[in-house]
Amino acid sequence: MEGPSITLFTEEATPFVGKRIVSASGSAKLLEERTLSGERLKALRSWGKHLILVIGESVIRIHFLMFGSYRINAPKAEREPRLELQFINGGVYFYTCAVTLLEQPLDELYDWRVDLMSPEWSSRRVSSLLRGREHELVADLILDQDVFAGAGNIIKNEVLFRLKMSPRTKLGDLNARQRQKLVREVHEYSHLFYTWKKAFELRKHWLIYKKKRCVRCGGPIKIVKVGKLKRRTFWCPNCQT
DNA sequence: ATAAATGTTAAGAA
DNA sequence: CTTCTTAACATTTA
Repeated sequence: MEGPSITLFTEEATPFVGKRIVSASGSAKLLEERTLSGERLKALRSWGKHLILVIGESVIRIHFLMFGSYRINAPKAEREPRLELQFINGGVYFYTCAVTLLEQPLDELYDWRVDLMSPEWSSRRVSSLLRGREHELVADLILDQDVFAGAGNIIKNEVLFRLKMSPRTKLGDLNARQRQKLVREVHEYSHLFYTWKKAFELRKHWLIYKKKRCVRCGGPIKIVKVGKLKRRTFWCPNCQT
C-alpha cells in the first residue's frame, strides 16, 4: 500500500479522533502489553507508508506492507483483523499489517520534509538528500523511503513513464533541471494518486503499470527488473529512452 | 489454479 | 565491518 492510501485513511477516520476506545481486539501482540480500551485516540497521522495512531500515552505504527488492508465500519467477512478498535461511533479494522509500538518522539523518528503527502514536504530537502547518489538508478531512488517517503512501485512506474525515462537511467544521467523535474513529478504524481484513489478511479489512470501496450505509441511494453531493488518495471523501449 | 505482487525486515552469506 | 541475498510474512488478482 502506497503513501496516498494511508493519507486517505487518516482522513476517512477523522470521526474517531478524540474519541475513547470502547474495545480493542485482534491478533496483534501489542495488545498483550498495552490495554488500549478506555484510552483516547488522540491523533491520527501518517508518514510515507506508515500510519501513526496516538492512543493515550502510546504511539502505534501500522505498516500494511504488500498485502495489508483496512476497513472502516465494515469489517471483512470471516476474517480476524490484526487490530480492531471500536469507538462509540464506529470502528476501524486493520488486516495483515505490522503493528509496532514506537518508543521515540515522532519528530525524532520522522523527517516530515520527505513525506510526499505532508504539507511540510520540501523539494529542497529531497534534492539535498539526492546529492552524492549520482551512481544510483532513479528507479531505486524513487523507492527509497528516506528520500521519497510514501512512493511505491506504482508511483515509480508511472513517474518514469511520464518523464519518458528509461528504467536504466541513473541520477547522474540527469542535468540539474531534469533532476528538479524528477523530484517535483514524484510529488505531483503522489497527489494525483491520492485524488484518483479517493474517486475509486486509480487504475483507470495508469499509463504503463500493468499495461501490455504503450498508450502513446501502441508498441509492446516490456517488464524488466533493474537496480538493487529489482522490482517490476514496465517499460516502453520506444517512448522511454 | 498457480504465480506473482501497491513492501519491509532480519538473518545469514559473501 | 559492510554489502548482498534470501526468506518470511500472508492475501488478492490475473
